[in-house]
Amino acid sequence: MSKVRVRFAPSPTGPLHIGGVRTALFNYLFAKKNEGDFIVRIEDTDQTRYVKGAEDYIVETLNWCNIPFDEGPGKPGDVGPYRQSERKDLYAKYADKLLESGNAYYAFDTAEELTTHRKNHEAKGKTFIYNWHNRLKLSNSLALSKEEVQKKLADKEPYVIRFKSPENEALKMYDEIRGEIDIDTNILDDKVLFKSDGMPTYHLANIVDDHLMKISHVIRGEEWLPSMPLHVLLYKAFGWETPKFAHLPLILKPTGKGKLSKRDGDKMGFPVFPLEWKDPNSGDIASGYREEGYLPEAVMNMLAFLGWNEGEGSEKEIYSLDELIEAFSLEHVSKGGAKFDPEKTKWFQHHYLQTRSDFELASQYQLILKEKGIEASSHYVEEVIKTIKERATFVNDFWELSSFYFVKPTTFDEKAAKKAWKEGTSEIMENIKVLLEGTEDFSQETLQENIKKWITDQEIGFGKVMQPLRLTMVGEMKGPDLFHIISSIGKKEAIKRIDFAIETLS
RNA sequence: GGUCCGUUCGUCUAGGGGUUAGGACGCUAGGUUUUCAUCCUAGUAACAGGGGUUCGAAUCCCCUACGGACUACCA
Repeated sequence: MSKVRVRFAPSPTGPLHIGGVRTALFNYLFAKKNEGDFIVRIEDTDQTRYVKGAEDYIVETLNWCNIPFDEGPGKPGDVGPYRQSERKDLYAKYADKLLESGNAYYAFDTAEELTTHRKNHEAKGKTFIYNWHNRLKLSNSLALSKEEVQKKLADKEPYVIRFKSPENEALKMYDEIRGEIDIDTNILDDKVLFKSDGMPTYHLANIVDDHLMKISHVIRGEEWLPSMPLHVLLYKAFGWETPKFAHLPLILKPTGKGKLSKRDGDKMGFPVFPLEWKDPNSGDIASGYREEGYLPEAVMNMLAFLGWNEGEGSEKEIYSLDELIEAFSLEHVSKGGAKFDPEKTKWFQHHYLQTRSDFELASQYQLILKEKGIEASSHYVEEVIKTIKERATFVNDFWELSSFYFVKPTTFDEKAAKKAWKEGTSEIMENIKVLLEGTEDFSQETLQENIKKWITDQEIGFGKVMQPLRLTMVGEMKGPDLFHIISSIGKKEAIKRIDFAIETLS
């Protein structure tokens, strides 16, 4: 069997969205599982839709995701270049071949004429299809005499080249995910292969490049399923071996109907893009997973499960990229569209954050602290991280979870204060203050021992002391072990906080 | 409208003729934590509907419904 070679072929018309990233992921996984090559090809045949920065964005995304490509822009291989705009000159030759073999023809219909036809049909409730049933009545080299065609070409009249879809053929195709797909070729239209601007359309360029680049498997989104017959027919017309096809299920919006679109994300409160994207024209900024603080492992793991599962009764859900490669197969890709669930993504993220070292997380937290004008030793920050890490989903949660390790509360939660701060609380806090002042060893253990002993000796309820004390130190009823907090901030700071609380709440 | 694809808990899914239809997220409850969160345990909840085939269908076939994609000189 020939070598497995797959490609990810995005169009640089904007940022890649999460569905595109999944397509890239599945291609990558399939390639690596089968010891094959993963190729990136930029499909920029439509110069009018080209968006500056989009190609860099694609490459940067793949880098961030940790799914490197073997060949592609900036990574030359034997079958480059990998940008269709740079392969421009090569396609005309193949269009000519089709013309010669009678599988394609010149068409001179103007865009206006076609629009008119479409409108007329629509008015009658019909759809205009350019194919066998009307091609002889339109302006093309099939309908016109040889002389007329020659004259038009000599006069440099603009033309396109259309594929001549075969008539009355029952086309049998096979999709690796969906199985047999049968189609009647009579319903096909004669798609444009070569545009009047001298560029090929997606269909031609795609087939030519996949063949020239020796692609063995075409793994792409389900939105391409309707053009699979055309593509298969094209391979046949060229007499080339047809690669295997696999059409991935769509990714749907979390709520409501339809496929996930670029607009949904910020509207619904979660990113749809891997990286933040600033629109070069409007200046609008769309949020990205990276900037929101997601780890690439979390995003990849989440994406892998959108339409795939190891199967065979496996209940495993946490997979590293290497494990994904090992377990991946096209047979276990599901057929139905998958609604995207932001909550589950957070769950993955929470998991992967825990796998990061305290040291690494502490150094990231330092950046946030610095912004707030707080200086703390790396040892201290690491200690804090250790106690709050498991409660956090993002590095950005750290401050909310641990600000009281660095600054004293400026306000007190009203509800909590009402509940915890009663008559006589001030006196109790005064006593605790004295106790702290007299404590030499300010370790968590000693603190706990001393305070508990004092409470027991005084024969007051624990809640009567511990609750206001927490309020004093934290400002709300939350946070890790109170003795750890007091021990960490130190005697001086603890006493200051007690004074402040008594002053404010009494 | 036409063509094609799809449909198991709210969501992601396992399961491919005989299962108490399994797991995960979410949600709810309990436990731990004298707080909150994490964590642990338990619970909640599904085969779109109708016909076949079969001793027996979630599983195979057909129809219906619903959903989606496509229907450009865009990819």
